[in-house]
Amino acid sequence: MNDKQILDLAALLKSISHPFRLKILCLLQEREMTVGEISKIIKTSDANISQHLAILRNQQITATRKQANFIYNRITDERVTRLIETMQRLFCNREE
Amino acid sequence: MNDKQILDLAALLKSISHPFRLKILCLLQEREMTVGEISKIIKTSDANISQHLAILRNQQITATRKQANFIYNRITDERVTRLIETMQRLFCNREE
DNA sequence: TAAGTATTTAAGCATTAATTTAAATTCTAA
DNA sequence: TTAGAATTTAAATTAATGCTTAAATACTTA
Repeated sequence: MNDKQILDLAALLKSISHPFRLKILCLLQEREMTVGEISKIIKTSDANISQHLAILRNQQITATRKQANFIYNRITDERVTRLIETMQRLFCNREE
Repeated sequence: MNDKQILDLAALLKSISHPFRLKILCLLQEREMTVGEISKIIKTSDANISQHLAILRNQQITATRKQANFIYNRITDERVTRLIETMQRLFCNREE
């Protein structure tokens, strides 16, 4: 890895290293969700979830889709999905 | 992943999501190194590197070995080595 | 068009993280 | 036993994050 790659990767890791954001990504593995749905599961305010989603969006990890009065969030970077799968395998007691 | 696992994993990711610490881990993939060696490669002070290494040590990612006047740092958590390999594969243009 | 729901944005505050500098340790070898 | 090199620790400063609240937007439907 060259220095640019290190910087980029560190930025990506930073954006997923907050418990709320990591949890959001886990939820979005299953299906797309709105701010309201997420904030009901993770017990915090809509504004807080909206801000965390903005961080993921700025990193191009997620994107939105508007439908009627709702905005659905989904993971757009397939590599992040794979990364989370790997971490689950490595760190969450499913011995490989 | 349950909530405890999310918290633990987020803490681990946080500890490796600083550019210096990620770079240190890349260097330690090759071989064990001292503070002085690392700070010469990553251009910053010994004190700074020492503090970053302390963070990795607190997360049990690395450990030290004393020999004469030197303290050698190495990765002790094999899972972190695998994680970095995976990230390299996924994000650093080695198409899989 | 007005009211209601969903989401975003902005500001302010509190907390945590990172860097710098200097002093303190620890070990070696003269 | 002391001088010197390697590393750590502590304190101070600066920078970055995260949360809360309130106001602003956007969209829908009555």
